[in-house]
Amino acid sequence: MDESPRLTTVLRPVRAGNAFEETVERLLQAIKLGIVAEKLPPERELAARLGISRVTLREAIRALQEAGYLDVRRGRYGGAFVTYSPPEPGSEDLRRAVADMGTDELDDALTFRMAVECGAARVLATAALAGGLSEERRGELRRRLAEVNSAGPDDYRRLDTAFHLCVAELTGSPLLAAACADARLRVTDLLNAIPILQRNIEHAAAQHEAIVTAILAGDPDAAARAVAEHLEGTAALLRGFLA
Amino acid sequence: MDESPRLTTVLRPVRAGNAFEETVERLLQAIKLGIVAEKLPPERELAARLGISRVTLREAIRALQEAGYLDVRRGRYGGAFVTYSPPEPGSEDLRRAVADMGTDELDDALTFRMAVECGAARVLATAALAGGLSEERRGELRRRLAEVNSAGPDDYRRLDTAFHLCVAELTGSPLLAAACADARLRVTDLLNAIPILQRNIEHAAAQHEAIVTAILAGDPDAAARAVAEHLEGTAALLRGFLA
DNA sequence: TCTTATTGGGCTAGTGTCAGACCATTGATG
DNA sequence: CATCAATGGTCTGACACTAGCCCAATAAGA
Repeated sequence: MDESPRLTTVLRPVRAGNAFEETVERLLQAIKLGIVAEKLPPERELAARLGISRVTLREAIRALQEAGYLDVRRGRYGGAFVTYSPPEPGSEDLRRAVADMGTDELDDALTFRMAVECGAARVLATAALAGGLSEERRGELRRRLAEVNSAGPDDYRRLDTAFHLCVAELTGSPLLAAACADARLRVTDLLNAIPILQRNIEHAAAQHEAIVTAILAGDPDAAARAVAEHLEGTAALLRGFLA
Repeated sequence: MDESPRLTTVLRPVRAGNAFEETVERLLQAIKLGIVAEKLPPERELAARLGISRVTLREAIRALQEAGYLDVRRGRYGGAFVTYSPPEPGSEDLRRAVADMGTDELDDALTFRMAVECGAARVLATAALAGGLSEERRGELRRRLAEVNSAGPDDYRRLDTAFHLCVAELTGSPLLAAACADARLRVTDLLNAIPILQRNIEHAAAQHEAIVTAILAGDPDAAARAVAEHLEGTAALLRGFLA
C-alpha cells in the first residue's frame, strides 16, 4: 500500500469496466462453471437479470458466439446453446494461466477465497449449532456431497463448484453467496488447467466429507479448519508454479 | 431462492446503478466512515481513483454539497471540505434506519459481515502462525488497537472502523479488504444510530484485545471466535429492533 | 504587490447504453 | 398444412458518460 490503506480501499474504482466487458466476463464464467449447462435464458429475461439492456447483452453473446462458446439459433425453442467443453489440461496451460494472472493477483484471489469460504462454513455451522438449519437444508448439503463424491472426471469440476457454492447459499445471504461465487470465478481458469487425477478426487472427497460433518455437527471451528485445509491443497499446488 | 440458486447467484446484476448514484454512495460512505476526515482529494485525482469522468464526479460532489456533507472552495488550497458530524443518535433513529433497510437485507448484511471479518481474522492469524507477519505489521495492529481503546466518544466510530479494516488490509488481499469495507458500509447507518455508551466501549475494548491477542498468537480458531463474539453483540442489538 | 502553482468550473464532440417497438424465424400443435 | 407462441434480429430516439481542453479563482511565497 502506498499511502493511507483505508483510502485506497474505499476510494477504489466504482465499476470494473464497461457493461459489455463485464457481461462477457459474467457469461463466460457461468459457462465455464457449468452453471448454464445447456442454453442461456432468453435474451429478454437474461438482460433483466443482469440489469443491462438487450442491446448490450446481444453484443456480449455475439462475442462469445464468435469465440466459439455459444451456438445461437432463432425461432421458438431456439436460444443461445452452450458449445463448450473444458480443454484437456496440461501443465503448460497452467503455467501460462498463472503467468497471465501475475503472482500478486493470484495471491489476492486465493486469500480472498480462503477467507470467504472459511467464513461461510463457519456461519453455516454456527446456524446448525443454533438449530437454524432445517432438515431440508441439511438434506441438500448431503445431496451435493454425494453428487460430487460420485462424479466422474467429466462432471467433477461442475459438481465441485456446486458443492462449494451450496455451502455459501445455505447461509441465506445473497451477498455472501455472491462473494464466494466471485472468489471461485477468479481461480476457475487455473483450476481448469489442472489435470483431474483420481487420487486428487479421492483426497478431496474425504475433505468434503469432513466439511459437511463439521457443519452438520454445529462445530464452527472444525468447519472452518476443514475448508482451510481443503483450499490450502489447491493453493499450494497453484503457488508451486511460480518458481 | 426461487429456482436454481446457483443461477441467480451468478447471473445477478452486473452493476448496482448508474455511475452517478454509485459515486454518491461511495463518497458518502467514505465521509461517514471518517476515512476522509478533512477534505476530498482533488477532483482529477479522485476521478481517476474511482475510474469515472470528472463530470460525473462533479455531479456527485454537487449532490453531496447540496445535502450538506461538503463545502467546496475554489483556488489553490481549495477543495471539497467535509462538513459532517454524525448526528446525536436516538433509539428512534435506529428504529427508522432498521425499518428503511428491511429485515432480509439486514440479515444479509450482518451475515456477510460476520463471514468476511471472521475469515479475514482467520487468514491473518494463520499468516502469523506461519511467521508471515512482519514486526512492522504486528506493530500496526497493536497501534490501531491502542488508538481505538483510548478513543473518546467523538472519535470512537472512526477508529473502530480503522481497526476492523486494518485486520483485513494486513492480510495483503485488496479483494478481501474491499469486501470487509463493503460489509462495514452496509451497516454504517445502523451503527451510527446506536448511542455510544461508555460501558459498550469498554466491553468492545476487551473483545478487540482478544482478537489481537489471538491473531498475534497465531491461533486462527480463537481469532475467528473472538471476531464472531464481537460482531454477535452488535448484531443482536440491531436484530432486537425488529420485534 | 506580483507571480504562480493548484484547484474548482465549464464546455464540446464523440461514444456507450438504454427502453421500447417492430420484424423474421422456427417448430410444436391442432 | 396452417397457426401461433416463443425466440432471436434490427432500428430509433433519448440520455449517460467520457476525454480533453481551457477558463476562473485563490492563497502561498518571492
